[in-house]
Amino acid sequence: MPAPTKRPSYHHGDLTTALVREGVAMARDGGPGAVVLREATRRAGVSPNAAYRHFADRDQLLGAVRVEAEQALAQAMQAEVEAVEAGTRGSPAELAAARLRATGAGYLRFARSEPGLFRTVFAEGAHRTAPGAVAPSESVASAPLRVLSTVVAEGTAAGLLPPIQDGDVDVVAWSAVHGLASLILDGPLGGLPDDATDRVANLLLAVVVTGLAHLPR
Amino acid sequence: MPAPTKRPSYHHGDLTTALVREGVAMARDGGPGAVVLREATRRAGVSPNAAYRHFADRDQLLGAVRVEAEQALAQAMQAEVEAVEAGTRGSPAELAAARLRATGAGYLRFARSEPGLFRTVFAEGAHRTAPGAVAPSESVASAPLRVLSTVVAEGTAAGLLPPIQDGDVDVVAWSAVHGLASLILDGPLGGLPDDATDRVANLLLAVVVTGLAHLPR
DNA sequence: AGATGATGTTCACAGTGTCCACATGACATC
DNA sequence: GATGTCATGTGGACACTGTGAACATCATCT
Repeated sequence: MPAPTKRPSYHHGDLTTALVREGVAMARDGGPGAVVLREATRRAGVSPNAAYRHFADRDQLLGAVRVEAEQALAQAMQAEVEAVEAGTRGSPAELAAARLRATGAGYLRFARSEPGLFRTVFAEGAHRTAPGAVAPSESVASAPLRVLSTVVAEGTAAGLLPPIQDGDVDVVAWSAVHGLASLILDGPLGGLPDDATDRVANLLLAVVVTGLAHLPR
Repeated sequence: MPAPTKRPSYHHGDLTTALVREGVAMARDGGPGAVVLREATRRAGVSPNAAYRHFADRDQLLGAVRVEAEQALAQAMQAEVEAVEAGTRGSPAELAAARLRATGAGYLRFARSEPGLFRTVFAEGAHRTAPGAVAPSESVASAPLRVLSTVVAEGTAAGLLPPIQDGDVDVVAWSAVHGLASLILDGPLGGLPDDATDRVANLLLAVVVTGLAHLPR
C-alpha cells in the first residue's frame, strides 16, 4: 500500500477551491496562457485527472480563475473610489468627478500591477456564456461594471454627467480606460512609465467627462 | 528514393513567406492561439523542423504573422478614411470630423469582421521588441498609428482638434475605440449587434471630439 | 454490514514545440 | 567539370500538454 505521505485522507477536502487558488497564482504571473491544468493538480498534490471531477475541461477551470480575477479588479476599483471620501472637499459634482477619476485610476493601477490577472479577465473566449448558464442579459453584470455603474449614477445625479441612454455613459467611460490599459499592456504603448500613464489617463478622463457634459443635445 | 510527388525541387523556394501566409490563414480563423507551427509546415508541405531554418521559434513566426495582421488593420482604416472623400461636403472641420469618425469606424469594422487577425495584432507578448531590433522610440510607429496620426493632424490643422501635447490626441482617440473593440470581442459587451456597435462608436467619438474641443485650457 | 455515489488514480493516446544528427542540393572555386 | 561548403529540408526523439476509459478508495445512507 502506498503510504499516504501527503494527505491524511484519500480525498483532498476541497480540491475545487484549491485548483482555483493555484490557477489564480499561475495566472498572476503568466496570464491566462499560464493556467495549465496539470500544473494546478501538481501543486495541489493530486493526479492530473482529479481535476476532471470538478471541471469539465481546462476552459472551465480558466473560467473560474477568470471570475476571481474579475473580482480582484472590481475590488481594486472600489478601494480607489473609497479612498476619495477622505478629502471631502468641493461640490457634489466635484466629488463625483473625483470618484469617477478614481474608478479609472483603480482600473489602470490594477492592470499595471497585476497584468496577468488583468489579461485573464479578458482572455479570449473566457467571456463566452457557458452553454448551460442562463442568458445574462444584464442580470448578472460583472462586478467591475457594477462599481462603475454606481459611480456613474452618482455623477448623473450630481449633474456632472448627462442623463442620456442608460448604460451608454458606462460603456463610453469603460471603453476609454480599458483601451488605454490594453494598449499599455499588449499594445504599442508598451512600457509607458507610470507618470506618463497617469498623465494620459487623466487627460482621457477629462476628455470623456467634458465631452459627455458638452454633448450636442 | 522517395518520389518528389509534390515539390519539383528538394527546396521549397520561399518557405518563409509560405509559412507566414499559412500562419495568417490560421490566425484569421482562430486567433493567435491557432497559429501552430507544425500545422503551418504541414500546409506548406514540409517537415515540422523546416520552420526552424526561418524562424527561431513559434513566437517569431507569430510575430511575423502579427505584422501582416497589423498592416491589414491599417489598410482597413485607410480604406474607410478614403471612402469619405467621395461626398465632399461641408467645412474643412466637418470633413476632418468625418474622416476621424471613419478611422474609428474602419478600426471597429476590422475588429468585428476579422476578429482573429485583430486579436493577433494585440496578442500577448507579440509587441515585445525583438531583442535584436532597434529601440523603436517613435521611429517605427505601427501602421495603424500612422493612419490615425495623419487624420488627427488634419483635424488639428482644420481647427477641429486642439493643439495639445503632440501625440496625446492620438492616444486618447485610439484608446477609446480600441477599448470598445476589445470589450466587444473579449469583454462583457459580447455579441453586440452591429447597429448597436455603430451607435455606441459614434457616441464615443462624438464624446471624444467634443471633449477635446472643450478641454479646460 | 453492505450498497452506492463521489472523488482520486492509472494507463493510454494524440498533439504540440523544440533539439540533434543527418541528407540534400545550389553554388563557388580550383 | 570535379569538389567543397553552406543553406535548407528530413527523421527521430523528448518533454510537455489536455483528455478519455477503466479501476480504486472512501464517506455516507439504509
